Amino acid sequence: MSNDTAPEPAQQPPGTGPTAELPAAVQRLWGDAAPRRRGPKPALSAAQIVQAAMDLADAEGLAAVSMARVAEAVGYTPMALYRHVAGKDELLVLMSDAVARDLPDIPAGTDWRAGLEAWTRAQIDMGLDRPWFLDLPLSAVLPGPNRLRGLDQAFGVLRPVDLPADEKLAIIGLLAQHVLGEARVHIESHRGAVQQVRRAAGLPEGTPESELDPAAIEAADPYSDFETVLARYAEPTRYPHLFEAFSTWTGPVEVSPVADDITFGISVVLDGVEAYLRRRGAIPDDES
Amino acid sequence: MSNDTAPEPAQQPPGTGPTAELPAAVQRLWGDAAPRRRGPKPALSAAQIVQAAMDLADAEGLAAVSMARVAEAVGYTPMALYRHVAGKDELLVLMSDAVARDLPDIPAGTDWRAGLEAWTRAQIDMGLDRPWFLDLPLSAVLPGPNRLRGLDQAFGVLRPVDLPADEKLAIIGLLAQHVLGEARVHIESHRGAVQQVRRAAGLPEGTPESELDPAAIEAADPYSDFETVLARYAEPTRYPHLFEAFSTWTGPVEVSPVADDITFGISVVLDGVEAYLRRRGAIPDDES
DNA sequence: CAGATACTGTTTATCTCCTACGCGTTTTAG
DNA sequence: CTAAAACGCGTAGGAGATAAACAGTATCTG
Repeated sequence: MSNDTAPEPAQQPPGTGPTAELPAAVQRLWGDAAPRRRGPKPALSAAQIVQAAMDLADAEGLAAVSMARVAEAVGYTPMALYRHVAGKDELLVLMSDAVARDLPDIPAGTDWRAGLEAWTRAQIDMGLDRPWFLDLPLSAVLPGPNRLRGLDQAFGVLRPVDLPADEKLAIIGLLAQHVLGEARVHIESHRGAVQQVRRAAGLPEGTPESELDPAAIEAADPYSDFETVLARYAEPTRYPHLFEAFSTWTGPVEVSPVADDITFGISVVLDGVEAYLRRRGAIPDDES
Repeated sequence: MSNDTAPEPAQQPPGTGPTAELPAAVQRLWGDAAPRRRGPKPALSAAQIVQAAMDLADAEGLAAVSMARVAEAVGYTPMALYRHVAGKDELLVLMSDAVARDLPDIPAGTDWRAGLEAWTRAQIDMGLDRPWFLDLPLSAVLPGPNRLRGLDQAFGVLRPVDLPADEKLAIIGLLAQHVLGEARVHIESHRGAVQQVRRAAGLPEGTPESELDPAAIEAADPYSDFETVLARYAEPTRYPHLFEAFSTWTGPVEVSPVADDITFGISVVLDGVEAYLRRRGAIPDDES
């Protein structure tokens, strides 16, 4: 790796050994860049671009985030963005880390289980606040400064638990994964409900959610398609257990031990974690 | 396939009864179509198109599935596909259901826990066999005949468990969600490893995995980027717990209670489910 | 201080997608 | 036999990402 023809932002500080190993996006994430020397002062900045992209995504969804529209939003030509961001993929990576900027703190000294629950909820809320985050490919989620804060919090919560780091990491990884999936499913179901209301109201596909009746969305039956399919197409002989189970089904029960999917999921997973911790002797046996 | 050639879009005149409620893609999924009447015999069929699309995705990933390339694969022009499939979105829906075609059966009479574990593994393997499935948007996963089979299996496993259908559904939903996320994470990590090996071997970005050394991929450290970031960028004051936890970290432990992420995840979640079932009195207390 | 140089945003152009629309052809119901 | 319906295709438009070459500007070097 010598300084040959590299018209690219391959900003290698002198004598760069290990820097090259990391994906460029991660370096950008940590603001690792050569100090500027010559040339006009940049009028545009990566931060500005990321902000505009996030505003766009908040307002119109991830699909609305195109280089052209982001450029328009910041008032430059599309190609100007490429001076500050390697490409669209990198922009998505930056957005993905920025989402985790405003994670709420978890009070020190919180009990491990309450702490993990708070952490879990915070992560889910993050996703529900910014649904477009859930549409990002997993490859866009890299260890940036903000995401690492989330990880640090989790380790903070598990501090009193007596377990080696790799086991804690496995637990946190499981929770992180769970949280992402739960939020994805929840949002998808929400989108389905919105669609349903739109169809019922005879409104066109693109109608923004803001013009719909929130109560109607809330009331939409998430199992409607499922039930219709079961009734209209599915043959009992091919799906015997399904029919047996639903022979008495009357829609989701109002007063159910399963409060809502998110709460249910968290409690089940944390029960599993608790069982693991007990088995490993990582927490006192008498804990409630 | 008791159904004869089922080609056309459901030609529902405006005042249609219940059929109109369902998304068109679901109807296509179940082969609900008007019987053919006049016109040339179709040379092409939806099944053919879906098969070609799946072969393409298997070989080159979801990104390679474009209408043009699928058309090329079946030997027709791009626009010919639109006679059999409403658009690309619908094609993805059809693919998503087709993936679940070859689910292995779960022997009747299997213990609930062993059964759920088998079910869970089968679902994960499905994803790992066809990673492109994990790249599909959730909106492409609709209740088709094959997917419903998976659901039926799950209810079959839970048959001996004494619980109302809605609670069973919550459990299955949780597992389904977990399974999807686990497979996604696993594949993403695999892709990262492949990338790492490619970079190490100095091969270009597009090099297919088949040309790489499987052993090297297996040996790649999934935490490499993470460790590098921690060492190079992260300040201990900002991530105190992380640094504390990893002060003694020496990479993932070989012999760990955490066998591998997938096994660990399944066992923790099933422990949680077991706790729930116990609490609800749905299984005998003495069960191991 | 005068290039030389590196860096900025822009212009232009290419390549790839998805798909609306309309044509000619083939089949079969009436 | 005839006309409606269904099939596959050609054209073309719009949107998207981004490579390449360009012109202006700030800074460094001699």
